[in-house]
Amino acid sequence: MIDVHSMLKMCNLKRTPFRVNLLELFVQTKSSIQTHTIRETFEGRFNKATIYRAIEAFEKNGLIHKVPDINNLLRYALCRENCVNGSHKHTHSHLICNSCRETYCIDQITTPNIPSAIGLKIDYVDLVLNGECFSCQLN
Amino acid sequence: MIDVHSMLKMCNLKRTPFRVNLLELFVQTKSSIQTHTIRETFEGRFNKATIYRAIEAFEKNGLIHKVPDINNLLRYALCRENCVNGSHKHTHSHLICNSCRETYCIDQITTPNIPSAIGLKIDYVDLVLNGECFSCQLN
DNA sequence: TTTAGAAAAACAACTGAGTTGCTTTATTGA
DNA sequence: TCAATAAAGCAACTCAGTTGTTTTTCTAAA
Repeated sequence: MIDVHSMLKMCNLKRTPFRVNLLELFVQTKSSIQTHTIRETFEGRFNKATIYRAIEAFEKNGLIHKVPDINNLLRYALCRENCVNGSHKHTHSHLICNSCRETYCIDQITTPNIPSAIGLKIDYVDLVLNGECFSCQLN
Repeated sequence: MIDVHSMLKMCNLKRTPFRVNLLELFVQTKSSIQTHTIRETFEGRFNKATIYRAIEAFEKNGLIHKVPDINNLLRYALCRENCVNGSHKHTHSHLICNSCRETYCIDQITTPNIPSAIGLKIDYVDLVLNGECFSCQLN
């Protein structure tokens, strides 16, 4: 696992205490994170404009990506090995659990390729599975 | 196809001009609708609190259901024959145009089958393409 | 057809997520 | 060490969506 300092350096982002902490939070979190949670974690110590701008910078540099959220709040997850670098396309899909309302990345299911013949300019594709997560199935 | 008057009556919702129009909009729209679009259609003629409360009433009565939206805006679709308990099975995908914010059905792309081997309980699948529509590409 | 009760519409004020412009501070590479 | 610049702080703002209250409209029963 690459360390957060190298990740920031690779993106030409400065190694500030806040950005190191924020990136570590993403690395440690297996599923996705709502902006709400990020603000709970850091607000008070850091300004919300700082928080949103850091998230924006991480996304722009391909460190994290947006994840759909049924409660229409911003939600992000770390880009891991299965995120294709460069083109910043995500080939995995997301499960929204209708019990716990969490969103999980499902690596086993890849999003379909959109044939360029259709002629649409596609920025990204989301395959959203609505169902029940493993943990909630057990309860 | 059941008419909107009967649909409202079945739910014990009053047949007001606005609610008839709103439900007709959902019936006529093949894919999902952003709240933004609903407001564009009706605001000026109807108050936004009225709009949001009607949407809420429709959802509560199982006429429509929320659809995830990567742009963290509320989005709904009509519950049709293949909707079980408010869930909606899509056999086609949607394009969300990030220029004009419209949603289009893309019939050429079918949603992939989710292998049951993965062991997830999936209610329905949404394939959401985020990009630019044909019309906006020309401008 | 009339009318009372209830549902829905209108209005206004509010909440809170996210944005923006600008100034100050901290990081980094030379 | 220091200049360039990225990032943090601050404050004011936008706008989607909510809420409380009053007024209007629908409907079902007399």
